[in-house]
Amino acid sequence: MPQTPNTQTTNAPSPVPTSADVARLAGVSRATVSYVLNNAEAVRISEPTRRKVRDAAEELGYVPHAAARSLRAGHTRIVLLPTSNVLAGPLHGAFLNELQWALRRLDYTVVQYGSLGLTGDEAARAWAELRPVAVISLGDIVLCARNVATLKRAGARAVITLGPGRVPGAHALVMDQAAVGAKAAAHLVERGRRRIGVVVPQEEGLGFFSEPRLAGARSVASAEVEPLPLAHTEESAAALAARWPSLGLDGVFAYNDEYAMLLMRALQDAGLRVPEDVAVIGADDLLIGRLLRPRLSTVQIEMPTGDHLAALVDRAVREPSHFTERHDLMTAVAVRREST
Amino acid sequence: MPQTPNTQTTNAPSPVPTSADVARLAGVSRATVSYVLNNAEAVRISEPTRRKVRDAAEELGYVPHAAARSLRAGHTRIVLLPTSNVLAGPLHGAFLNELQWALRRLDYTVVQYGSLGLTGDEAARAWAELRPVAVISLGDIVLCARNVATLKRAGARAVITLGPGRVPGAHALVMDQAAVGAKAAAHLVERGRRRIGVVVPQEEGLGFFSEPRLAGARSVASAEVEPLPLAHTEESAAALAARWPSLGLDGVFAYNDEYAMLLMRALQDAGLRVPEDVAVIGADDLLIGRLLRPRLSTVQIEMPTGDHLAALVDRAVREPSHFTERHDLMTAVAVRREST
DNA sequence: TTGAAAGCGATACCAG
DNA sequence: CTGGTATCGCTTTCAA
Repeated sequence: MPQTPNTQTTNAPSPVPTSADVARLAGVSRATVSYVLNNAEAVRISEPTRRKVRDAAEELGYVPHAAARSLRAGHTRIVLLPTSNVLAGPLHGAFLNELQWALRRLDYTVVQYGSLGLTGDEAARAWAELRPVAVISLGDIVLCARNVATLKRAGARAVITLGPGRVPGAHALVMDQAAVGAKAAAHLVERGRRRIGVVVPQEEGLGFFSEPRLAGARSVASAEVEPLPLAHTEESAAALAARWPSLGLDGVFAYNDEYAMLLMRALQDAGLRVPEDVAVIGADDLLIGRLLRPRLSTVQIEMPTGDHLAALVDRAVREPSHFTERHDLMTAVAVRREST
Repeated sequence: MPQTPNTQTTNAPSPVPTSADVARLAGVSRATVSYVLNNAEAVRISEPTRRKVRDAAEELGYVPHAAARSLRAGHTRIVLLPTSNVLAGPLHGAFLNELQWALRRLDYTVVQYGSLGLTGDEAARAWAELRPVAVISLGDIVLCARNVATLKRAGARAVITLGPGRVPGAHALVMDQAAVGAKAAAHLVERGRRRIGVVVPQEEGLGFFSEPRLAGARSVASAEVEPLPLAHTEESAAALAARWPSLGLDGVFAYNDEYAMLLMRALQDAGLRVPEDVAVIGADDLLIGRLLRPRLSTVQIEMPTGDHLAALVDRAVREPSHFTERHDLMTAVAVRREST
């Protein structure tokens, strides 16, 4: 940055206090400061000295430099959580909060890194620069084996994917979205439907969930499945409803409860009766489903608790080898209400 | 971590390739590697050398170490975005995505840092450790002047708060939630209501939005305002609906459209007519509001675009002094549908 | 009990 | 055009 001719050998006189500043003010060495502030047990520091150091740090408003610390340490405690803020994903905010809490209790630094629109390669590089100790890929980005290798080479002791888990080298926490689609389709079949539409959201970042759900529905024999692209807008839903009669469908799995609500309303406005003319089922068991009339049938997904997942991550970090490759963490069950 | 007796002076032989490894493989010096990989314009490197370096980096899967780089540089390009993943906040996922995109285009590294449950002091310290160049506090954490000072001392060139903007030292982007409440209450008054309930969500992390909204409603003369605590559950809504008659209210501002949907359903189930017996208005103009029957009146909030906000952040970083203290970024307008 | 010093990885000066 | 080297802030071994 050739903005100001820098007369000094170093950068602009950094006003940010370092441990050296604390040491100077306290009249001790930097080593002592480090010992005191990190409560080092290996070394015994006299109480007066501790006080002096603490007071000095307080007075200067000293905050340690995470980058310098982890550079020296050779590793970080960063758990990278790449997430797009897509609405209507099956990862509820509450779950993410829980997970963050649990990880923080285990002394990890949780960093959410927005990666929407990056390719797997770009994302993996960007993540690797931060040298995270673990990466929990929630599925916005599709990783390949090479990406996992990049991350591992950069020091990641655990690369965890939530999904069918086909990525070689990654720890897989199986959250089989296909099962969701399968349960939904099976439920519709059970209710006497055969020609089943499956909503595929057009919004970016949902493909990782919607594709397996569609595939799962397809896997149900005795069901004839028709993919239905749908954007999260009234217009899109109305258009779909308008051509509904020509589709000849008697049931629909609407990806999740939000899209189900949207579609169900459009169908009703188009004069179709739910569930008589068409049965509708959502997924994720959102609160809104129970507020609709007819009440929305849904596929309920049992998520692991944040604590549980955090513990798993911690174990993977400590003992990468002892981590069994696959963990089943999700069960899906269809809940019948009034729309099917 | 006294797990393994370390026989080496350094840590475990780091398998992660450094620029020195690249240099060795390419048969050049580390300086040259740095020049090539950063496309340094100040020096001219021969094409064959560039190729050798690039190939070596590729072969080793070299990824630069962000911590080392920023330590050397004396500053980072990190924009910290502390967010809780609260559902139903007025900051839609789409907005956050937009903002991240825009900031990334400006070459910032956007880091979302979950801070739910931390106090202002704890959060400020934790954030400061990362030495972010800017912090955009979305309101989950209430910062005081001292916290802002901590961040600035740690190198933050811009601390931006979205809200009424009373934090001294911080750049304020005024997103006056009070105006939302005021518009809602005014709308209800206009529709002939006088005794108005205002829903206050009991969920953690929403107080920053709900309190100003309540205060805004209170600011409307000729309206008698009653706060109504409500959790985001059917039970809570049913309980509130059950004691509704005893409250003697003829209108309600339900915090946002989600809570409005919840409450409206409960009121209807309790036999009340909307809007005849009670007028209901939400906020945020979510899609669900238009899918309800009666269609939900709402307060529409005009958000700044992500690009706009990103540009503002960039300017604040480059010229902290030229940044005018307050920017009005939000306008709110009541939209009448059928529920009022 | 405390201090001096090495070194983590990357960059940018200054010599050659 | 390229190589040696000092430096960023912090931790930790070794000596005093």
